[in-house]
Amino acid sequence: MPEQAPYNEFAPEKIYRTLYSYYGPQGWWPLVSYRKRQGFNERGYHPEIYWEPGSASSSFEVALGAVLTQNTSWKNVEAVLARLHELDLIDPANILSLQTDDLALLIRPSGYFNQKARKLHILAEFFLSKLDDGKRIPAREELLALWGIGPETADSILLYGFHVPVFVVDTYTNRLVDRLYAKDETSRDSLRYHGLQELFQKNLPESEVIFNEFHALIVHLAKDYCRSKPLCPGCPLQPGCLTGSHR
DNA sequence: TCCCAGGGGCCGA
DNA sequence: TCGGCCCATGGG
Repeated sequence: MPEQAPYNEFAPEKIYRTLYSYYGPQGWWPLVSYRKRQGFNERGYHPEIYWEPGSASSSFEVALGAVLTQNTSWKNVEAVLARLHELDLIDPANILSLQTDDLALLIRPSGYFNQKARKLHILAEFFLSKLDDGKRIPAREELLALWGIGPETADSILLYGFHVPVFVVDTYTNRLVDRLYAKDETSRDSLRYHGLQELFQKNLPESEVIFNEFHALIVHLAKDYCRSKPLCPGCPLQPGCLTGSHR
């Protein structure tokens, strides 16, 4: 693993504390915490009814959400999840009872619906046959072996669905690290998914709660400030970020 | 009209 | 290994 100079002062705990005090808890999953903050959301999605901590259906629901949100805004995914709940489809066997074309129509608002319908079928088959309907925690390699599950989706399922302390790396994590520590954004290829994941995991307490919140906080920051075109004024990571200091 | 969203698979070089 | 392309709806 390359030891790049710009990362010598990598201080994820400081970033985490700053973002947490700025935004507060994100409560992505389990959904019950989301409900406690906001109750019913505008789309009528009421997670309390469906979320039972540690239940097979909640792990499967997280997995469904993780696939549906691939390159897709969460609002679209929420609407689809609500629809699946109404039809009692947060259930591997029930998903498998549908034809791929029919499932695709149901999840259409989440985009990439043909691909995702196929992915959900593969996922449902996996939960049912290999995980004893979600009662066993999968190995990371098992998830990665499934068509449609890449590193980010696999880690999201493990962290948010099965409470395994793994740090989820995404585009925003890469962008943030680049802008905080690299001299310019052309050096971003220095670390790939696993390198960046190790970097965070080695420099943070092995805590499911921190990994859960941190990933969500980075996404929040990326929406508000650390966009592809950065909006540095007001960013909680200013001063100190290399990007804002020379713009 | 263009850009982006809580990515991943595939293929050619 | 990598870069480019494809998948596709919905909102700003």
